[in-house]
Amino acid sequence: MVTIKDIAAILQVSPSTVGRALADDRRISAEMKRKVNEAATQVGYVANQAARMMRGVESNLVGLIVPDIRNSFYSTIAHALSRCLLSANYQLTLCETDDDRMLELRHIKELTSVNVAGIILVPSAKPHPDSARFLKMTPHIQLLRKQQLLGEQWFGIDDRRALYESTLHILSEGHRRIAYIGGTEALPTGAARVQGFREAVKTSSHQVDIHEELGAPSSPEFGREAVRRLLSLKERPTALVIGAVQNTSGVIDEIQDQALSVPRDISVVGFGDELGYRWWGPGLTTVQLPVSQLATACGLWFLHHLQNKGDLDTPYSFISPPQLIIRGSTAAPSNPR
Amino acid sequence: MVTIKDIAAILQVSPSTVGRALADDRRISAEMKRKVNEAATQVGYVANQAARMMRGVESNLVGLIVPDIRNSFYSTIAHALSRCLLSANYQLTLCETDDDRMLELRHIKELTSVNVAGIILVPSAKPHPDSARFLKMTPHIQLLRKQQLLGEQWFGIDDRRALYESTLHILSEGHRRIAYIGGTEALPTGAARVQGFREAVKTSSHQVDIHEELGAPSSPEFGREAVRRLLSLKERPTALVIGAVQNTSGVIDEIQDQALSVPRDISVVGFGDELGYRWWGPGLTTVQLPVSQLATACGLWFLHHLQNKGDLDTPYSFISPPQLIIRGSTAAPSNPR
DNA sequence: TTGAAAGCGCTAACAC
DNA sequence: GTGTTAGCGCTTTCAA
Repeated sequence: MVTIKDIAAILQVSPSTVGRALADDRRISAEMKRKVNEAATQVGYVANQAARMMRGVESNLVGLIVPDIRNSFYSTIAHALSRCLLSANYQLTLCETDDDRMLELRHIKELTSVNVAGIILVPSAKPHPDSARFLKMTPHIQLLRKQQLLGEQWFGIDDRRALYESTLHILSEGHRRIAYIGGTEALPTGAARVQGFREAVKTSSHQVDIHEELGAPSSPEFGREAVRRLLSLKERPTALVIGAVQNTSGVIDEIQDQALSVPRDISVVGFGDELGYRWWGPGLTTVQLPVSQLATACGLWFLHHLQNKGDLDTPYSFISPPQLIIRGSTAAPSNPR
Repeated sequence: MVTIKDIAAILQVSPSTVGRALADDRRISAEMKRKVNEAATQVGYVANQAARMMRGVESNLVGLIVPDIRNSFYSTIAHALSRCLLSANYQLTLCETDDDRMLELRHIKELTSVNVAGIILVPSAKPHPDSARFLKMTPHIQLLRKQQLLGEQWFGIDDRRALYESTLHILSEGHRRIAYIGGTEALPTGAARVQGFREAVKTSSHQVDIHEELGAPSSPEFGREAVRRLLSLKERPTALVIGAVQNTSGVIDEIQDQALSVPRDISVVGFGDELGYRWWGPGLTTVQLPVSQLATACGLWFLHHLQNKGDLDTPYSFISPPQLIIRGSTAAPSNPR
């Protein structure tokens, strides 16, 4: 490993001169800076961050904790954040929790241990109390999901409104037997979404039959099973409203496998917007969430506070509105009551 | 920040005793260890990795460099690797290059600077010579793409064979006017894939018309344009063979927009296997690449070498075979010559 | 079984 | 404008 001492030895100057030259200190002559920089690139010098940090210089690592990076929500977030952080010379450290609170705690400890400048996290369903304790030691902000326990700052999406709007759309098409397939109410997002669904239904002046399939954890498999259960009812729902990304692919696969015609036999509103939704049958009507914008906004805000030592404790929520994308999978029911 | 000194002060022992107790040194009495551990959790002590590293202890960070995490190839890789590394207590640091060699170099320097234990990378098209120089200082291994310049160890996929097989499939269906839409030959993967395409064509005993659309960089937009160009030919190809993931969605979107009937008007073989490919029209026939397995194998191998100080210099290639998934988008041409 | 002390590479306060 | 020196938190000799 090449250190500033080595460079100092080569140029016959003191280590501090080299250090200052590399830090572009204004007390160092241009000539010396030139020589030092030349020698540094010559021998392939790379500053030792560990040593810097021991001197109190802040780390340029930011931890990102998400459930599963393969989920396009989270890879979009990771991408947007890494772009955003890069511009300020920060690196992203990726941690996956698989929605496991112990794993989450382990990652938080680990990140604290490497002195990350901050942590951006999508918290798990029921975080460990110790996670909150360790997070107190590090600037952090929550994304998408919000757990009171972990802090007061949050960038999220209006989940209630997302489902409110997709349900309203279905109602406006004339459906009166509607099923909701979503995640558990234990997750704040899950709770907000069913709530949105229920509220929308309440606004209807007609009598509306509803079925709720709330699964934990959300998964394609749960989506499939929910569809099977719903189709076996005497009175089948004429429309399906989905309230979790992970459920969506299972639901639409099952509908395809059962050879139902969409939207004739059944209308479907998806959640999230994966690449392939537009290819499915007549195109899946869905609520699109502005995840990329959200992550960028979050990254900028976070950076701003890291750099200005601003406090990330005062409660603040940034709520971003969803957008309904209407494709071919929703229409009026073929035989309304 | 809580240090071992603080714990030492609380327990009225020396810092070294605390350090040893935490390291589970066998010379420390069980009683003392118990007290130290209790005090440590009590006050929320977290070891300072920076300080450890200064003493020569290896970092537990592994750098992952990929072009774009939103690409499902790379998010799959990131997921598989992070699982794999987690079991050995390593963390993943994510870097996106956007296929930009300067960005790649910057990331490599940065990673060297934080003393990562190693680097796993999907190299860019034409890496900067300095990247090679800095990589020499750190254990590293290449994934998917292989650049001689950057090192000798590589875990990849048999790209030549992937295209060889998809082309063979198309030929066996009876097509004689075939177009290839893929990436530039400047990338090793791109080159191998066209080569596979050409070799397959050569095996045919019939006369086969081919068109090659090689784009750089690959993108949905390029895919769309390529399709438009191909469809405007007097003699339209009856089959399309795709040789790049990024092109695939553009190609199939354009075919859908042009309202072509697949496979009647044209047959299509895709590349990679995104979630939505099975929803597109009659289902997209495609070559599936075992990316997850590949990444896991790579992670295991890498860990093994990190932990055993094994050398990662001796040339070694691990090549994984692709698999053709036949769905509905390929059939015999409706009006063969 | 425990303590004292050196030193990793760097920065910054203090000299000159 | 440049050199000297102390010290960040930890591990690891060497001493006791």
